[in-house]
Amino acid sequence: IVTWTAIIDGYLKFNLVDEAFKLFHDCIKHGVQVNSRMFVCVMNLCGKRLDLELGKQIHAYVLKRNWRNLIVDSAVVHFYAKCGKISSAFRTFDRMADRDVICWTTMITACSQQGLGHEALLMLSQMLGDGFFPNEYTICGALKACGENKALKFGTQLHGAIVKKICKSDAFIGTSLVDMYAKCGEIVNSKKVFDRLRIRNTATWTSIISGYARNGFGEEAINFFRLMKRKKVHVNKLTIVSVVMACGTINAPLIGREVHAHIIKSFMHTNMYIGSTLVWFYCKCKEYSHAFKVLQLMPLRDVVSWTAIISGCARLGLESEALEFLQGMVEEGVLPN
RNA sequence: AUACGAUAACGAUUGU
Repeated sequence: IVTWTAIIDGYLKFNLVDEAFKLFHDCIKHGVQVNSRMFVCVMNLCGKRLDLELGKQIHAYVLKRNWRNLIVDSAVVHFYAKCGKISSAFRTFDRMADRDVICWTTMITACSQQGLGHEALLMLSQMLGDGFFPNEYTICGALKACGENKALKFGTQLHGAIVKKICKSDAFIGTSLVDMYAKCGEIVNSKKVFDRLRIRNTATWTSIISGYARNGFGEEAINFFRLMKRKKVHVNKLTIVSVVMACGTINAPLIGREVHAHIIKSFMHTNMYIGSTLVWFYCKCKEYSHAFKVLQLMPLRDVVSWTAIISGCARLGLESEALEFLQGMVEEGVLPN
């Protein structure tokens, strides 16, 4: 069982989910007696596959055989949260006999990821009231909640606590702070934090870029993108989306086209988020034919991609095209919202 | 001294 758990967990850590799933089947087929550690792995597996049914079955089995413990329950909470079943996550959490900082953090993070920032911050104060000490994972989740809720006051208090070393300050904490200030509209403070960080990674740079873009400072966003490349920081698809948005907000078709070339060179053009953003960008810059071409070449289109072209056409006065796209969207099986 | 739980950044629409 040790060997099976080790190999399954190893596959999961590398996101080889199907292989891990197959190994779990093999493990059962070999008649190996599973234990609670294996269940934790399998709950993770279900979470990664978003396989609610299998997860529920495993959960029922765990309950029936009384294989529960703090870690198993934590994994179950995390699983439900990952599948978007926040009330099931809460139910499991509420029934836990023991709690620790990790399961509290799991709930706090789950809430902030589902856009329940207020609940996340309530959970944090409950956790503190129960005498648990937050760590950097907890603070990260709380900062995200502050950003979502524009809770600048509390976010600033957390920042103060971080300066006073309430937890270790890693790239996650730094990025969360940069992002929190930016989402609260405090781009100056966001940049101040960014400048003082010792560790910055792709997410940190993307946060400051999207922060500038969101707050209407497209030029600055683009400058940071250039600096990022000069410093040879890895650029990923999230970075690209933010930069293209920056180009759109200030109507910079030439720079956007450069970025588009970069996208194609680095094989990122098949990504749906990037495609949709490019469609929006070209419409914004009144380059309808480019927008259309990007949309046509996208391997997958969802309601957001179609809305980008439809609203773009509407804005450009291309009413009949807008209606044709609506029809094309429905014919492709995408439902309008 | 061998296996298990939690963390950050991205897209459309909401009239100037």
